[in-house]
Amino acid sequence: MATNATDYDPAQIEAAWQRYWEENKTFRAIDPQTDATAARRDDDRSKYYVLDMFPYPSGTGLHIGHPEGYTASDIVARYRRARGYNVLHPMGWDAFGLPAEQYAVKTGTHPRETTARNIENFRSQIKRFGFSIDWDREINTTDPDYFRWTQWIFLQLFRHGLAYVDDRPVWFCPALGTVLANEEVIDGKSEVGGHPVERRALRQWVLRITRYADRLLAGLKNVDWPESTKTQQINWIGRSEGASIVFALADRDEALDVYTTRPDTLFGATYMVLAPEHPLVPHLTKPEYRDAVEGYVREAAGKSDLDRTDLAKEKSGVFSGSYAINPATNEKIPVWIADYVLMSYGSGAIMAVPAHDERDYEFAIEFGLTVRRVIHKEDSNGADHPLPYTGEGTMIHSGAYDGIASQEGRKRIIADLEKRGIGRASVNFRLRDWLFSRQRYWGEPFPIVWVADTDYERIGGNVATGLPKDPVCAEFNGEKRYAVPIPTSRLPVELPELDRFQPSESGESPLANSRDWLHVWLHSESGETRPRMDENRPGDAWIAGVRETNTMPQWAGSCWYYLRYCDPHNNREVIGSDRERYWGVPDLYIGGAEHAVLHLLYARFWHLFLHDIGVVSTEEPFTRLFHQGIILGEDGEKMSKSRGNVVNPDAIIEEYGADALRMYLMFLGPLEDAKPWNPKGIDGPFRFLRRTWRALIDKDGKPSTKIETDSGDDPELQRSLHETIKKVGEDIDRLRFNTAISQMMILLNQLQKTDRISLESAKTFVQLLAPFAPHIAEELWERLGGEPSVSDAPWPEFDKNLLEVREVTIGVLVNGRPRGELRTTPDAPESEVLEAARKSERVAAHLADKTVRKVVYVPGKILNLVVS
RNA sequence: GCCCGGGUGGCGGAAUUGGUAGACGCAGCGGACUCAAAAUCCGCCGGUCGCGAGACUGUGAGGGUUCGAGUCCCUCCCCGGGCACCA
Repeated sequence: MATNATDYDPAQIEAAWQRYWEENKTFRAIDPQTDATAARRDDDRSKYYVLDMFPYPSGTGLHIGHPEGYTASDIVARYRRARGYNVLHPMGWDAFGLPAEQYAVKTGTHPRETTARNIENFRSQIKRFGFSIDWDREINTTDPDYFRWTQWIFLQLFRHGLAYVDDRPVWFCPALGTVLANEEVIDGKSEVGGHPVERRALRQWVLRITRYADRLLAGLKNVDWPESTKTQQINWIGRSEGASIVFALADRDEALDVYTTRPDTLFGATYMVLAPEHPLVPHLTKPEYRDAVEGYVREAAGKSDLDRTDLAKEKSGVFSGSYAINPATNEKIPVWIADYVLMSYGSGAIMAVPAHDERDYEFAIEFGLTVRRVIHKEDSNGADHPLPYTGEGTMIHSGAYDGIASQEGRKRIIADLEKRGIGRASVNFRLRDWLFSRQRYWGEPFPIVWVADTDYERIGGNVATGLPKDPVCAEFNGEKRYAVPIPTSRLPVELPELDRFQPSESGESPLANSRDWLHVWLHSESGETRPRMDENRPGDAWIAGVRETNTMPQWAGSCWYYLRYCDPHNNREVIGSDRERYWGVPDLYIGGAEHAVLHLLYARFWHLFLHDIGVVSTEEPFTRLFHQGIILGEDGEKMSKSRGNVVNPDAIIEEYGADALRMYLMFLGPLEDAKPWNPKGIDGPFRFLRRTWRALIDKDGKPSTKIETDSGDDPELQRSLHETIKKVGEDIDRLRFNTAISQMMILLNQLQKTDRISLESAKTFVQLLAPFAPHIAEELWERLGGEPSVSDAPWPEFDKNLLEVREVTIGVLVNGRPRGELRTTPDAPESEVLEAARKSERVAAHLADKTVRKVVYVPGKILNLVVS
């Protein structure tokens, strides 16, 4: 409720209104069908769901970049509420993650404690901004009531054959005794301590996102996203069209399958290359080359993908001793092993066409292999284009295909190979399956128990309903084990309590150290588990199992959190279908561009899957996406502790108030741009708010005597007001807050100059300001006689008639140069304007002893006289 | 190397998509108020020339299209982001 401040006092006002909103639950989102109150059940407003990317609650507290996006979404939320929408604007915590775990390793503090403390801090910092968040829907990915459903979704993926296990190389640091993430490894050393690291193959869970590659690509056509983000995803998915071609080996039965985008260059394939991991490498290697090949393969296995793709490195490889037959030329061509070919793309083998591929060319030069030009193209001097030439051209040295354009040749060669049964058109994706496990403590445990094969066969009942068609199995110390799901009714599988959070010596997650938790008896029908360490087999139906020790990556919880806000306390389902149908997906999603690919792609994948199994009714989770740009330090550099250019939001609020900070964050420039923080700049918005106060409130704290109830404004002010109503509304829709604020500043400048303002106009102005600076707006609104909250008052409509311009200033130009202005009507006829222009001395001077050759008149804009 | 963005006053940025470039704000300068300072209010504020009216010039560089280009086309330079042996 209104304070008794006599001058603008943000500290007092903001605290009072934040208390009011909290006590009155002003920003509660109503769930129409399911609310306990009859009146709310019948709420027939349209919904509007505005979502921010939820933060990771770090120990360092809120960064100035966080509230930038949050303020933008809050303005939209408050605006939509005023426009009569039932708005859902929630907040939560993406709280699993490495920092809390690393802190635990160092200090022994449980990550749960650290996380709780950080969330507490983040929440209170965020609350100081006065965002219109429905705090009753707050979620936390580390809450068992939340991750229970993350595990549930994983089990659905598992059951549908979209989760499997594979040995994948990871970074392991023997000195630290731990697995490291890619970004923790710098130049082959651990970032912490600088110890050497090595590649180790560990059992990993992988999700078959590649099965959705086509749909993930197609779906991008239907979303309103920044073009650059769509492009990034398109490139990441990397669809390419080409051909699979079979090359017979020279003296043996086996054949090599290759993928190429340029079947038209088949006649130029003068050698072949296999990835070092290719399964045929051992078979193909002739005895006299064995040592060299094995050495090379071993070396390649020790390198990371990063090492192998390092462009600075020269091409390396070894000859296998074997030959293949080029199906076009019937020539014998050598088969090489080289790590510039990746096992994970296509078939892990290529036909090398050095004349028309830069990588093959470099390799051929390095090892003295044949280079044969098969595509003809002249360069700008009419000479043969230098090799390698990777563009299109005319086929040459290609037998019957000579003279055909390369694009056409591709089709013909594919068709001809297909007739011979040794080739077909094929599509490949750059996208890889998603490595979904981490050797960590602070993540969602996998609800999986590993059992022996004989036990797997005995499984029935409850447990069997969750099994995939093809069993998921892996080897543990040489024994084959099968993955069995914990029944969804027994979720969540919680993390064991630990004293030490160090990873296990084997490079497994710290969970492997928790022996009680790890070894279980599993009831083969009900899926119940009991500790196995100090208990004998409880009965025939019980089988011995070992829990999965990996945990899920941080992406897991953020893949579906936007659904949970719609139904945060549902303990029966991920999301109730009524709620799902009503709220659907966010109408606007705001967050940083750094998540352009991973989070946004993973979430789309899960959403599509949830659609396929009937959990959600839509195919895309984020129909409209917007990235806020980062805020740079005063020096124009990225903010960082080491540069000492970090801006602390708390300190700014202390000095200027949350409203001024919100205004300034939005006034800085276009939301999507990166923009430097100018510490003096906030004075502008702050002064604007104080001037607003003083324009409407007198020194005694009462409404200004300039404000009159019974008289209207002068027409000029009226027009400005309605222009502002129009512009602010449109700009909010377009997320152009900087120009909306400029317009309000222009209006205030006029307001200050007049000596009479109608109460109606004053209140309208306060309403326009409310989404941006809600605290001062509430205060002014109530003092002007409005009923709180201002956010419940319907958004003002502009009057089109008032906007109609009766008189305009047009520019008069001679030969395109401005030579004065003219007041006229927007629809004045050319003759009239021309006559008026000629009368102007200045124009006349420029027309003297010249002939007017042409007159260009754009009504309401310009009059241009072309003379000579 | 490839793919996206983007270069406008001292600074952050406007410019209804081809129609008077520099709105709004910061900083600066001048003035009013004040014993004084702060705060506040008023005015000026791209560059060059001019006492002035005004003239010339100006949106990264160069060329082009147009009556008219910050905006469209071509070439180049610089900055930011993403991808990076994907055959």
